[in-house]
Amino acid sequence: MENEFEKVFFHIDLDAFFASVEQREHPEYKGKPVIVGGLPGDRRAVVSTASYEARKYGVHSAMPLTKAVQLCPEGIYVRGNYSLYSTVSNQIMNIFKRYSPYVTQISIDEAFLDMTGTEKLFGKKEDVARQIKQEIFNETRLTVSIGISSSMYVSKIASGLNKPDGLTIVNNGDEEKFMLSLPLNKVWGIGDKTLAHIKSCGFYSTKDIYEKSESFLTTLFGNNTGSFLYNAVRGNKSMTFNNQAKNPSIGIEKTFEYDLQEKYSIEGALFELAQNLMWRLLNQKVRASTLTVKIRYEDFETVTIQETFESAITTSDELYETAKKLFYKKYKQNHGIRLLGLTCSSLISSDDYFQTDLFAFDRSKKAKLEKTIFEMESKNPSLKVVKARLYENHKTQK
DNA sequence: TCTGGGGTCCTAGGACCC
DNA sequence: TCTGGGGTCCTAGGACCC
Repeated sequence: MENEFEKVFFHIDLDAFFASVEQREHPEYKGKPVIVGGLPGDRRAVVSTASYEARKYGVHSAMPLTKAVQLCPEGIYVRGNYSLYSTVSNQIMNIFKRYSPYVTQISIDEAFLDMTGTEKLFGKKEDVARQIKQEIFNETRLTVSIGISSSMYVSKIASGLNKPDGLTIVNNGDEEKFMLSLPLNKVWGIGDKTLAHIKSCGFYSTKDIYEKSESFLTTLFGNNTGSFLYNAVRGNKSMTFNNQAKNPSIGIEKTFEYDLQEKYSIEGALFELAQNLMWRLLNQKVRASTLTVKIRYEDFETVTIQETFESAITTSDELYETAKKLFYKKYKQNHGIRLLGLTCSSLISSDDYFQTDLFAFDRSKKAKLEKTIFEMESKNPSLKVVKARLYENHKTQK
């Protein structure tokens, strides 16, 4: 007899999402190796998603594109259409909402559905899972993989085991057995570094970890990682996924095809990043009082510098000037720059901001003007020319 | 093979306060 | 002379995930 309070979580993951959307949009790509992330010749691109056909060549996510081209010269390479992926993602998230009021999206291509107590309404777990798959396929021509268990953490791992178009159910009570059957590299949350550390301590399987006490593990790996490992190998039901960040951030970064060497091009890049980032802040109706500047040098050494201000940054000029100031505090001259990034945090909604900051009135007008300009620009891209010319003037004044 | 871009969270050390 | 203990906030760096 089934416990009325048994928790049921579905984790649903789209299969090779970006590549599958490309195959759907271009029927001639069907059955062929499709690689999303860049075109052959892009010097510093990496693979974002490889279709299952491409994976047979050994191509996978995060692989440098140059390597992918070597492994799979006959592949179909595309840079990707991210606004389309985002639209399709929303469409699928809306299908999920027909089945549960508790949908937790954790990235563009995956979500948890809390299906606790829905059996009377929709039927057995397995049947409803198949129905969701069918509905998604009918409406989007895409396939998903589903993992089901009473633990979010276990469901998340289960959905990845029988891809593509998979369905993996771990019955209530079998979570521990399931975790103990997995190799260490399938344990979500153990990356390369932690895996190497774990192995260097003589643990080669989830069972090796399972046999140790929590205090032993925390002594060896620190409080956090130790407790995590202890609970993970037990498929602990209290391990949840939460999509509300404590200090959310919005950032933008760019790796340059060729390292930047000159002040002129560095400042130009910072200017453009500031423009684009402010556009995103305005769009999301937030202001930020913390700014982080990230610099990655030609040798891949990466440094950041961050400052929190008493009042929020309101315009892209302010963002640019602030970014430049932080940048020069850290910058090592005569080192080529491979990447620059700007990240805003300590976000507050712009409504709150303009209500609480007594000095904001004047800047509020400026910010609103800027938002109007951004909106005009996005409707009419040729207006960007004006901004470019503004920047040319800006540079010659220096 | 020479390593994207978007995020989140953790840790360690220093500053500062009582 | 040779240096408390606890709490909190901030910063820089790093691990991890998709």
